[in-house]
Amino acid sequence: MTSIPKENTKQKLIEAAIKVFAEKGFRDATVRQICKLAGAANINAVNYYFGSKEQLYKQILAMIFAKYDKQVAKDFSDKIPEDQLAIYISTFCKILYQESEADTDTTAILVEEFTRPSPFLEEMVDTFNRPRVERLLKIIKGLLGEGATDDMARDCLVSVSGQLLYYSFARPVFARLFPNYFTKNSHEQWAAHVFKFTMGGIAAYKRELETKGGEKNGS
Amino acid sequence: MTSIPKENTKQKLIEAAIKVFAEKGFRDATVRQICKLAGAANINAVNYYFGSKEQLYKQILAMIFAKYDKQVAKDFSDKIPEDQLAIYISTFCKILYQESEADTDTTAILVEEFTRPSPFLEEMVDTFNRPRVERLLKIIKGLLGEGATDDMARDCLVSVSGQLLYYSFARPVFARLFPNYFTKNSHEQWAAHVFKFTMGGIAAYKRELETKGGEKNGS
DNA sequence: TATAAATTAATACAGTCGTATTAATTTATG
DNA sequence: CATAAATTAATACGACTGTATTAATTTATA
Repeated sequence: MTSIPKENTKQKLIEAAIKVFAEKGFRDATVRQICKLAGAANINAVNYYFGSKEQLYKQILAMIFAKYDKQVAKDFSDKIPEDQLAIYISTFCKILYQESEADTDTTAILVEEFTRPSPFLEEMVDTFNRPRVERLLKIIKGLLGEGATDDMARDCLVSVSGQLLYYSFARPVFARLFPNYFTKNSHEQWAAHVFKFTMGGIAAYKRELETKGGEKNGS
Repeated sequence: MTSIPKENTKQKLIEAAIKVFAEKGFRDATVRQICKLAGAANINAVNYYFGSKEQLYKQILAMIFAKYDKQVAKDFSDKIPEDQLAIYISTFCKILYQESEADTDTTAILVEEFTRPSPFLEEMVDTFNRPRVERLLKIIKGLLGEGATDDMARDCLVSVSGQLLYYSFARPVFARLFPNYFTKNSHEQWAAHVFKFTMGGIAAYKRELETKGGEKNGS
């Protein structure tokens, strides 16, 4: 009847592989599972279209990075630091927790890479994490104001990242502890909390810096 | 010469298994690796002493839970909430980040369970995580004071847990982003930061509660 | 010391894995 | 339509897995 798009099975294989890799991890995912989930495709399909299981995985990783980069690429350096932080957090939460199935799967793949990295970790960190970290670091330094040390800013950065990523990492535990935590769109609520909590944490440092500055003058 | 302790090989097998499970995860760890690392033990050693690879893993999980429970069992309900939080955080950081090799390995095994759980997850959460969560929740409620909602306390709890566990989860990424972050004993420094940051976050909520309360009276 | 039990060793087995190979079939192209 | 290319299908292969089996050896016990 209607002519099926040319790269149909290849696309189906990618989609199936994302699901299987997300559920089982790279090592436990089998090409047989992937091919089966992709439809009528044969066992040989992965090797035919991608050369090997590993090359398929690499390609998917690259796709995920590209997708995330695109979503976080927006420039907002004209805003004041406080707004920059709010945007950073809400964007991150939206990506991680808007609970579309595709996003959940790709996040799971990233989490797998974070906790039990493949040989691509170094490249991934340098091209994917580090730019984001540098940007967030700059924002936090701006919020801390004068007198803030690098260690201080880095500690606060870890606090922010930890809050943002915790649910992604501990999803199974979390799901049992707090069922239905993330219903639809409540990622905005979570982003609001992280922002408020973080601003409070940074404020604690600012208060300390001001006190210390006063003490230094006074003594 | 000297008689070797009776359960020597069994103990060696457990120690080796912890290392291998920590490095590879349950599924990718092989009994051959474990036996080899344990010394002269034969391939059959795991099945001889533990029945199966899975039973060995279960036994190790139980050991880890027992160890952690023992370390966090101290009662401090007589202290004021602020001190309780400080103790909770510092104890947790000490366990997770004092960087003894044994602790690093057992933590890695727990992280594996958190992110890609085995069938023991439910039991693990109920006996291991939930009591701790309940305790921390009570502390946070005490700190938030009157007017605090359950959602509020739960959000703050997630912020605390996220900060505490982030490094454990993303250790490989972290290690590349910030090499030598945790040198010896600096877990105390990290605990101090988490405490300060968290108190700041909670203070932000308290300020809001007070404002809201005022508004309510004023309107 | 003689005998039984515990442990270690060596090997085998069925299952699954990623991948390669070859043939059948569909699709594109002149 | 005829021919070439692309794709799908079916099967095979070597490597690795957890586990079982059987024999050799050490240790404990009477």
